[in-house]
Amino acid sequence: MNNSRIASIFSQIADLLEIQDENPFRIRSYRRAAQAIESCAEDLASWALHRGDQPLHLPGIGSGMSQKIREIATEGRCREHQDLLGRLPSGLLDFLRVPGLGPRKTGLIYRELGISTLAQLERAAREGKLQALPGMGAKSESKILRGIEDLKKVAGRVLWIEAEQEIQEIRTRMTACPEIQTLEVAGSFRRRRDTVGDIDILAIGSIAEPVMETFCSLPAVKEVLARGTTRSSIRLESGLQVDLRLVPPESFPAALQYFTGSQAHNVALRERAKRSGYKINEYGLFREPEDAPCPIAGEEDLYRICGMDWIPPELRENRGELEASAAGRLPKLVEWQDIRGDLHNHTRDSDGACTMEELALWADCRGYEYLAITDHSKSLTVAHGLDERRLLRQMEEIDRWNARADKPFRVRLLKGCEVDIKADGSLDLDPEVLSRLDLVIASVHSHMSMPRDEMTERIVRAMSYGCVHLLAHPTGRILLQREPFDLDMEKIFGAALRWGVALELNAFPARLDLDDIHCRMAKEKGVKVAINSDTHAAEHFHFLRYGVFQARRGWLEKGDVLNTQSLDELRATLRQGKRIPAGLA
DNA sequence: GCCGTTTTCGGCCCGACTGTTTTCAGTCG
Repeated sequence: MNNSRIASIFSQIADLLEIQDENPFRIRSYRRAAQAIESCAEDLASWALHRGDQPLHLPGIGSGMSQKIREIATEGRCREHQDLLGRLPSGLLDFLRVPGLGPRKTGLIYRELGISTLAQLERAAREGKLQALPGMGAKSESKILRGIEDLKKVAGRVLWIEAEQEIQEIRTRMTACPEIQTLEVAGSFRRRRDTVGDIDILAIGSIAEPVMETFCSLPAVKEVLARGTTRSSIRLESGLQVDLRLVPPESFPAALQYFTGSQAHNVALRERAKRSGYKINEYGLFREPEDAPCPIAGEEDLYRICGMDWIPPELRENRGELEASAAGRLPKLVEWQDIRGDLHNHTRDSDGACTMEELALWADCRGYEYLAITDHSKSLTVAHGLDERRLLRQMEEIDRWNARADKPFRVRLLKGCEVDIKADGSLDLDPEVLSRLDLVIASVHSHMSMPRDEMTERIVRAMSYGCVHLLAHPTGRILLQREPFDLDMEKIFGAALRWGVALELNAFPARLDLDDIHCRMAKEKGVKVAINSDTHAAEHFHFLRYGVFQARRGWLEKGDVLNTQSLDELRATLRQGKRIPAGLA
């Protein structure tokens, strides 16, 4: 039972209570709790099992919520949730995913028509039964029908990189509109979340009509969802929703802050502002009670007046950044320029598309000091993985390149390998051969649905081999496709610390594994993180940028990231980590 | 249900747009 699963139960309780028209503040408590649990760096299942009698110092989690977390962690369920599910069909939760359909109307439809599945809802809408209900008309009904259609097609969120592609197109066309002075993308995209649910665009413009007209008639528009003078919403052919807000110049800083979110961050910020006698909304900062506007030139002013330093968007998740900022203790986040080399790359020898020389030339273009060649090992036959003999030959080739005075590149090549962790936790290649490498990456590519204890034990065992330096894509997740392994991350971090193993933040846009929460956990435990592109083709090199975004979301600073080290420092770190414990060599 | 430089009781962020409404509720972000 990982934190996300526990959080989703709390969210469901909130949804179910809301459908029942319960006390809105009680509902908000559950939502806050879900958010706190989702963002929590501690594995709550472990807490419940081992230290459940100690209080959880999480904002919004009191004794009642703690009790429920314990219940869920130990029994896999909690009574409150079960009781609610006993009273209401779980299918009603799907209704909330239909745009335009919220908890009140869901409750109304259920009570009046006895409907509780999307299929029944669709039928009722087609038969015109919904518009008979109070507050619902023909328009609501057809909107619900369209919403159900979209739900069937649209998965919902998209990868950050996919949103970026849509945004480039939109930006080009919108900035061609002469009435627009400034255009900025806010929302989860600006916060660099790994996936994006919709795109929020903010513009300064003189006259609304032509701006909204340009926006609502973009070539990629499938449907205009709303059109006003300050806000319009469209759905693109791809299914992605895009919102545009038009604001006057003087409101831009406040609007940028407001629409960047996250919602939890904003709520907490506004509560703070209120305590200091201010009101914040998307139009600006106002001194209470007379509602006098305070001029602000940028987001910095907004935060400063509330007694804080400017908070980088990546941190705005209400995970302690407001407190850290107020105390002047925000981290100095790692930047792309801090990266000195890439430690995970594949050549044609396994499943890469480039030769070693081509990779090296690309690494030079990026100004890297070092580049590790880390092809797959033999059991990954689909990737034409290397056995000991081929690996030794590749090592000789790297030595020859590094020794050549007339080589066409400057970057230092490191001898490495991405060795498979077999089902029993042993390594796919002879540890003796591996120990001759500069860098050994271990990773799981098979038997991915093991039970939690078994998978944890397997990976811990692999890390305990003295020759392993780095655990690649530790949780195995593929965003929007494959769930992470069921792992006890506390134990993984413990083993990493004990055996001197760094954890990878794999920067492939669909992986971004470790995620932000786990990056922060690594930092707190003192485990180094390596941000790697996992390059299989030249165009993958720049993926490292997405890894840096994620690292920043995980509060990582330069010193927390292994490959910000110079070559000499890196070599020392890799050697230092490898004090092979007696009896295991 | 949580929480406390106003509080252990009484608060709990704020505004735009839509649709079905003659003044507002619901939804959304």
